[in-house]
Amino acid sequence: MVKLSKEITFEIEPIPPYSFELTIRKPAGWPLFTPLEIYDKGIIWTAAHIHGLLTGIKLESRGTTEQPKMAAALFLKNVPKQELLEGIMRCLIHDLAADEDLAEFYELARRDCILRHAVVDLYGMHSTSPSTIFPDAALAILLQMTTLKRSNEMMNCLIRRYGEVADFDGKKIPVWPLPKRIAKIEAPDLAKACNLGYRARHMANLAQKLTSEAFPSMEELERLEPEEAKRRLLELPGIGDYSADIINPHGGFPIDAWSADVFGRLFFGEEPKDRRKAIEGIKREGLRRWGKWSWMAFLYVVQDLEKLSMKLGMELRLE
DNA sequence: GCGTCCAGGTCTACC
DNA sequence: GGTAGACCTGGACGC
Repeated sequence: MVKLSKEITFEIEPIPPYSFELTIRKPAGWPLFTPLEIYDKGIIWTAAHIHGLLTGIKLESRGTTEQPKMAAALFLKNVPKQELLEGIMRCLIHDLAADEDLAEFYELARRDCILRHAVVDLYGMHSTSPSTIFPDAALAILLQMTTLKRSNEMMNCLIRRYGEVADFDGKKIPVWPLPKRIAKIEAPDLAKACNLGYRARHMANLAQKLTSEAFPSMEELERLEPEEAKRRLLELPGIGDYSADIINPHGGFPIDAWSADVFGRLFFGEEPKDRRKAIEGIKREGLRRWGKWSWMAFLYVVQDLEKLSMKLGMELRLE
């Protein structure tokens, strides 16, 4: 447990449209920074490592989708130097996608027969992202070759057992462990502790690679060309095409066996007979159709399956 | 009960 | 360069 008693408050004014509720709490239940964060009556308490410091984060909307404004409070162990503090604030604003302009995507979406419905249903929803590579990479590994139920069990175990707990503002939030913590654990011990199976080897190797070598940070990956960022991500153990598309800060079109059903129906009118074999073709069609906005399109579709099913007259589901 | 199959991919050996 | 097979584990399914 790490007591974070130093509080710094500031205000964030996102680029409109920005829906606080849809962005912070995705309809499909995707968390902001950790699956164990707390959301209650329009306020979220979450935590993450930002610029190497465990940071408690409290956010509350003070505006509307058209005139968005957020009250933000950071909780830290000690008050950092001004330069570092400003870096943490900038990073949080970027992670919350408050600096993201949706205008170009919405222009494309309104001319697209699938997306035009989703952008109405989810007006003002943005794509948030973590500041570090490990949480998304670890999640991607835990999603491989198993059920969603077991993925969640493995993820919660990893966080509760090896992650720190941020204690601030009367809340206790467990966060993703740092790779340097996981790198010290032998793969068989990791497998036994959290029932990771063969994924433990990937997890241990991933943590070691991220700590022992000068691997680019998320910020540095974002400065690279999208293809180059993906090429670097594919160097990570246990990270293949699908996982790299989840992690890539430039976005990708991460089609797995389940989303192949959804996008197969949307693009070609039917679910593929062989999901794995169909992935490549579905991915190609998504990238052709939506280009650099493929990730945003993917996000809007998977977050809007229920309403899209009704509007398009087809059953779309992810499980 | 018990055996078999397969799941929100990736890696490796083999051709 | 392409591809089959292995990989932990546990729930679903058929018998």
